[in-house]
Amino acid sequence: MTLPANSTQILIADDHRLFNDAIAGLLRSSFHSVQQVFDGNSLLFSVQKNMPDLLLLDINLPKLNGIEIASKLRKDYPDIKIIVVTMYNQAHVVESAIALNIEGYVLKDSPSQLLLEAIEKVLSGQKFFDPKLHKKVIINDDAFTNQLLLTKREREVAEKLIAGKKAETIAQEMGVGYETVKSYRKNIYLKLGVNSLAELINLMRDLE
Amino acid sequence: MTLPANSTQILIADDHRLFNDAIAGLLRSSFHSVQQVFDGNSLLFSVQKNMPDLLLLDINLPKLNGIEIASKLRKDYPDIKIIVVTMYNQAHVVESAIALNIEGYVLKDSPSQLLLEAIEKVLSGQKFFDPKLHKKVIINDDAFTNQLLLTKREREVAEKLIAGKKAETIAQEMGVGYETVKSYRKNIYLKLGVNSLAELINLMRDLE
DNA sequence: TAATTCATCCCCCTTCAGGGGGATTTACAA
DNA sequence: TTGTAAATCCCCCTGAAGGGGGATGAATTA
Repeated sequence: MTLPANSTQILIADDHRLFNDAIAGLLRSSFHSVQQVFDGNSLLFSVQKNMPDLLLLDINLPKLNGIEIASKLRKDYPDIKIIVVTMYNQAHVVESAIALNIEGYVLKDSPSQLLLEAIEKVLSGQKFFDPKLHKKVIINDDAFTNQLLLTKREREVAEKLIAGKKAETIAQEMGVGYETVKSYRKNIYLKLGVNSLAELINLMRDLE
Repeated sequence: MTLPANSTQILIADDHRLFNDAIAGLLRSSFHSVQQVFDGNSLLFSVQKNMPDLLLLDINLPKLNGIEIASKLRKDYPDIKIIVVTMYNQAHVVESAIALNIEGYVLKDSPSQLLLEAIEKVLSGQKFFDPKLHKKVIINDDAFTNQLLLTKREREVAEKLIAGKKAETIAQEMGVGYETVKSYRKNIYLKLGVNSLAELINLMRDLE
């Protein structure tokens, strides 16, 4: 893991002091400027003053809702990259965040490794969504499967896999090679964070 | 296959003359009394007159619906065992038949071997349901999984398989050997007529 | 008592899944 | 123009799934 330029300024907004501090400590080893705020007001103030490159934003901020803040920031400071860091894997929150075109979404119960990975990706211009939060959100939403997760071909393969077809059959049906299908499968599993057909099926079928 | 006492009287009710004749021919080698009827009215008449032990009943009978007939017979002649023989694997039909506590259900596209097996079982007091018609009906209905399909242990294994656990894990969880779990899996697949984990999961998850 | 069912276990075999590395071409975007 | 992403393909490997044969003891039922 190679983290980008440590001239990067990061702002952490989370009312859980302990958590906030812990994350700050974690990031200070890689970034020399790590600011912390604990409520919505000081968040806005700090943004104006420091112009961070990246904001780690908790959804459950006192006074101002995290989503509202994000919405405001999106308009006023479109260059600030935002990663939503929250406890809850609530569909509507994720959807709001996605609607705001937020760069990343990480769940608090994920390993810190994942946050670092998210930061790395987002700073390099990519997006990052916690593999645990596909449910009810990402997969069958075309816009997202397109940009964030599965490509067209991967989705085709995913559907056929779920139907119980074996790689060889899928290859024939799609007019591509067996190895191609295996590659797709590999990528699908990677992107969706599953590692067996059973998990894939259960994941997909949990989306209504 | 040893078919029970050939003093047994069998009545076949099916408006498809050809099919009816074929079945009759098939059964006449094992049963000396095989009657045939081709519509609901003559069915009722024949039942009164001959008092068959076993009725092979088509659902799509002209004039009177097979289910209605079965319902009527259940009340008036509870001793006549009924095997529904039909083309369609329609959930509501199967459910109606089961609600009437019908002894057996065989699909027309199954091998004749299966019909003989069904007759044998039903005449010996057991029930028989075509392995192809589990969908939407049988599996998580305890009464049926108990008597007709999976044993207690098999159901346990099935659940764990569906959760995506591998045989070895299941063995440890259940405190039995790996080979035991493989046997259960084999039997589950056999009984449910599936031949892959994907099919199993999709089958089970189609039951609401 | 004899027959059947259930739960348990065993061996064999083949195929495929799953995961680790790649590469190439095309096309589009920075 | 240079790079990135998508689509395609390749090789290797391990282990497990899937399916074919069994067997055995205990319990239940005919």
